[in-house]
Amino acid sequence: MNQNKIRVRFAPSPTGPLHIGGVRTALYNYLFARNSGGKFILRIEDTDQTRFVPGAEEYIIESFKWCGIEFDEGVHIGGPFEPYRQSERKDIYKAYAEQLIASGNAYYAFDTPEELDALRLQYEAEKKTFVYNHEARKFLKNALVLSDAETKKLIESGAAYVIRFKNPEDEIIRMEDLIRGEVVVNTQVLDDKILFKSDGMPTYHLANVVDDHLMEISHVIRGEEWLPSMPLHILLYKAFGWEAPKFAHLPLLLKPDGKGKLSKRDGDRMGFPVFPLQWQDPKSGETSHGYREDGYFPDAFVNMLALLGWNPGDEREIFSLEELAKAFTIERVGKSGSRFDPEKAKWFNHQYLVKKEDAELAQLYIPFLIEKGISADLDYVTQVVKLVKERAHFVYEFWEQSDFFFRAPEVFDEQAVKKRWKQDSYDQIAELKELLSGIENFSSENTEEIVKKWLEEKGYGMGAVLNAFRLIIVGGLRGPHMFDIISLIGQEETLRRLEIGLHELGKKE
RNA sequence: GGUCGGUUCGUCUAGUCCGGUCAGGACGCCAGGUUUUCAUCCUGGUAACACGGGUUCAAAUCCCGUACCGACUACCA
Repeated sequence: MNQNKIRVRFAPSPTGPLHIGGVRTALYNYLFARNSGGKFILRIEDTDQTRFVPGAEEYIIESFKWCGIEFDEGVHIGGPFEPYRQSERKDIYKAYAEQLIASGNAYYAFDTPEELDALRLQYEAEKKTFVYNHEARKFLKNALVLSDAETKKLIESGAAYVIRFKNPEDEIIRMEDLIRGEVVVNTQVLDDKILFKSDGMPTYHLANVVDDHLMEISHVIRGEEWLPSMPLHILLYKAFGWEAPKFAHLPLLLKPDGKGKLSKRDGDRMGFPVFPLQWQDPKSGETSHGYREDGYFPDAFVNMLALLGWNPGDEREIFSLEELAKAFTIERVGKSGSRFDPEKAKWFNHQYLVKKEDAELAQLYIPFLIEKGISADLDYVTQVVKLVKERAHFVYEFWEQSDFFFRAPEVFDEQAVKKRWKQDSYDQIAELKELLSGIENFSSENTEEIVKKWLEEKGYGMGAVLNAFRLIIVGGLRGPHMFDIISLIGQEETLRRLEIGLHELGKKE
C-alpha cells in the first residue's frame, strides 16, 4: 500500500434513501480528502441481495450531485479500481475467505439458521445469551469439531455452509481511533462473525476489509455504529497480513427531542426532512420529504450538516464547501452525538437566501408565480425579491410576502380593517389619492418626501394614514416600506387600488 | 444481559491534551430600540460544566466510582 496517499471512501448499502446521517458521514470523508489532497471514492455495498431496493443507488448518486459533493472514483464514474459495486466483485471474496481458512483464521460452519435460532431461544429461556464464540464453536457443527474428511464430505455433498472468523481466544486488542483515542478490547468477548454467507456472498465484514485493502483506502471514516466491529476488522487485516487503515468513528445524529438516533419517523412526526431528496418507496408508494424539495439550498444544507459534530474552533458558522474543505480536520470532530435542530437548519437557509443575488432568487421565484397564474418579467420580480428576501427563510415564502406586488388585494384583512380603518380614514385617503395623482416623479424617495410633508401640513397622524394606506394597497398590515411598494407597482396601479379600496371600505360612521 | 462509546446553557458548541479570566459564541426564547405594519436589523437578558469522592493553594479541565444516555450484540449493512 502506498502510505503517503490519502484515500477515503463512502460505502453505502443501496437499501433505501440516504439518511442525512449518511450524508454527513460522506461529507466528512469528502472534506477530509479535499483537505489533504486525497481521493474520495464511492463504493456500493450490495452484498445483501435480499435488501436491494431499486432506485436507491441512483438516489444516492443524485443526492451527492445536489449537495455538490464530488467523487474522484466510484460506481458512477469508474476509476482505477473497478468495479466499485460489490455484487460485481463477488468472485474475488471467496478466495480471500479460503485464504483465511488455510491460515487457520477461519473455518467452515454448517449450522443452519434454524438451529442457531433455536439455540438462541433455548439460551434466552435460561436467561443467558447465545454467542457463537470461542466457547460455543467447540460443540457446534463446524470444521473445528468435525474431522477434515467429514467436512470435505459435507461440502462436496452440497451442504450449505458459511465461513466464520476464528477469533483468538484470549488476546488484548489495542486500537487507535482518530476521534476517540485508544480503544481496548479482549477477544474473549468477540463472536465468530460470519465472513462468507451460504448464498455465496461475503458479509460486510469480509467485503469491506478486502475492498478497502484492494482499493488502497488509507482512512476509514464511518459511523459510530461500526465501533463495536472495529476489533474484528483489525483482526482481519492482521490475519491477512495487511496493514490496516486508520479508523475514525463519527458520532451519531440524534433526534431533536427525546432519545436515540435520528430516524425517518422523526421527520414525519416533527415535519422536517430526514433525507436530502424526496423519496418514494417503490414498494409502499409512501413518499418522504427531501431537503431539496422542501426548499433548502444545497450549500445551506451542507453547511448546516457540517457543523453538526464538527466546528472550526473559532466563531465562524457560514462556510462554503470550499471553505469547509480548507478548515476541516478530523481532530475537531466531536465525540458525542449531535441532536438535530430543525430551527437552526431554517436559520442557515435564511442566511444563504439573503446572501444570494436578487436576480438568481427571482429566477427561482418565477416558477411559483407561474403556478399562481402570474407572468411577470424577471426585472420586476428581481425588484420585488430585493424588497422581501430578508423576510423569508425559503423562496416559497416569497409569495406570502409579496403577492400584492402582482395583484390587487381581493379581500381586506378583517382585523386590520377594524384596527386601522377609522372615521377619518376615508377622507384622508381620498385626499392622499389626490395628492399622489399629482406627483410626476413616482420614485420611492420622492413620494415619501411629498407625502410626509403633506401629513405634517395637515397635521394628520403618520401611523393612522399610512396604515390605512397600506391596508388598501396590500390588503393587510404587512409588507415592506410603503413607498417602495407603490413606487414598484406604479402610480397608475396605486391610484387604481386606492379607488377600489375607498369604494370597498367606504366611509365609516 | 454482555461489550464498547458518550455526558458543558432547551439545541449546536468553544474551553479539557499543557489545571488558575464573571465558563465564550450561535440558534431559540424574552425585553428594549429602530420602523408607517410585519419581518429584518441593533442592544440587552435568560440559561450549562450529570452526580459523588479524591489529587491540588486552585478542577469543566487530572484520577476513581456512580448515574444516565446511546450504539452494537443477524447467513443486515
